[in-house]
Amino acid sequence: MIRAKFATIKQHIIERIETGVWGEQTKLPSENQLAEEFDCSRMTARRAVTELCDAGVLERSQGIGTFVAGLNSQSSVLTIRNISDEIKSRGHGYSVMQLELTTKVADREIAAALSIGVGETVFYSELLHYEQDEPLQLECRYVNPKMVPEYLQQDFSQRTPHEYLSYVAPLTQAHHKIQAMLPSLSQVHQLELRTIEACLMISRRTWSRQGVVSFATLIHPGSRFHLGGHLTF
Amino acid sequence: MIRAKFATIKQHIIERIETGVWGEQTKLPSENQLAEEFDCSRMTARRAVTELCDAGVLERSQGIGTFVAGLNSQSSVLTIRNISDEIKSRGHGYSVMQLELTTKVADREIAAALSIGVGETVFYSELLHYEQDEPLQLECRYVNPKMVPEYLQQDFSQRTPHEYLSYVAPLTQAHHKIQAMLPSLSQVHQLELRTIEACLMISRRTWSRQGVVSFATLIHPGSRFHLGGHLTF
DNA sequence: AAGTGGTCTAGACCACTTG
DNA sequence: AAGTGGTCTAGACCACTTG
Repeated sequence: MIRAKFATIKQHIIERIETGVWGEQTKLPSENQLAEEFDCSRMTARRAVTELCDAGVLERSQGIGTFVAGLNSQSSVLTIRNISDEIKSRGHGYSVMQLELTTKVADREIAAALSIGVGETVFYSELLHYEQDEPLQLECRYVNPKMVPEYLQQDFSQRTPHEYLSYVAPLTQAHHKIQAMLPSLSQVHQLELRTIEACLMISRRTWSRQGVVSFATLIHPGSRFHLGGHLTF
Repeated sequence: MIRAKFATIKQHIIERIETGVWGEQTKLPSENQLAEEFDCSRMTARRAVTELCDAGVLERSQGIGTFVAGLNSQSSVLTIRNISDEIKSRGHGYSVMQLELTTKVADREIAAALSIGVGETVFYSELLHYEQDEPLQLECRYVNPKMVPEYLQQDFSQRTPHEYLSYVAPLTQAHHKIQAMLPSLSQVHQLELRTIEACLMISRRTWSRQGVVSFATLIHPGSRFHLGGHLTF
């Protein structure tokens, strides 16, 4: 699959920001200059810039220019925290049980989530994270093997998938979906729920510079878990 | 100020969805047909469609077509949005029913949430917000009467409590707690749930410069509502 | 083969900001 | 006046889905 031109340009811009070539508030070249540099039409350069503006990476002002956005823009509510760090920071015991670590064939849904083709092979891990010997999170994760070829060789009792993935493929973007759901019977069993209870599910797609790295579903018993956030205006 | 063409086309599409001309999953005219109908280039029609896809109003599939998205709602975690604006921005019908509007005596929990004394009088409103004639949010709100003495005189069919409070006591801070819970029997009835289902509950304390303004509990059926968020690093 | 959306071009004119 | 982003055109070729 050939990467679209506008995606390549986005990637180059992100790279320059990540490596510090362009710091916060740096003024970007104009759209005409970007078009010339990347040998494309202005409309294509503009699309790359527009999407990075939508993502909060850049900011535009008519008649003035385009700038690298500040880093402390929004992310206060849902920072991606490592589950083991979070549990440990509460002064509680953390442990993990590996339920599965294998390959799977991507169905339509998984293929769409990982931006790959239906029928391609993906890596899959299923882990149960414990706080003080009670299950807190059931993590079902699909990983793009092109991005992370060594995934199946990892020892997730030493570091969580999130920790490992952050190391080998630094995050550039993440998309969350937060829902309430009733667990299936097998999930009730895995999470050791005494009675049926509502669960909080977070679905998360994460990107590194090269594309979608992973798609994870995190299920938490409603009685043991909540999300908190503080906003200031 | 003259409205841009693509914005006009967006407005027309939303109108047709709001008036029910195009129901859920209705297939839209192709981009070429839209361009002809609105007498513009395909790129301009496409821009209108793209932005409505980004907003979750439409869904596209290459080779197949563009469709009106389902009711399953998306809401942003990162910003406090007005529920009525959010529903309207999806091109859906909004309405509200007032269940209660009265004074209450603060018990221990409410007093703590509003930073007032136990036994003091507070204002209380209970509203049900509808999206397309289905309940989407049950809003139970306690208000500090010192901050907002006119609260009980408001007509919440005209503007939501959030809208009114933002107007009279501009927000400076907000704290959220997001949980999954099972609804009580009366909540099942109020939310018109056919079967028991998990609900997403957001508890929110809001501050203006003078102190705590309000404490609200927002309950949403899990099948009709989720939160979404996008982070960039 | 025909129709759909996905990407891209090489222009154009406009609104806005600054020198 | 010159440079910036904002909107728009009238095409083109592509990838994907369906008959």
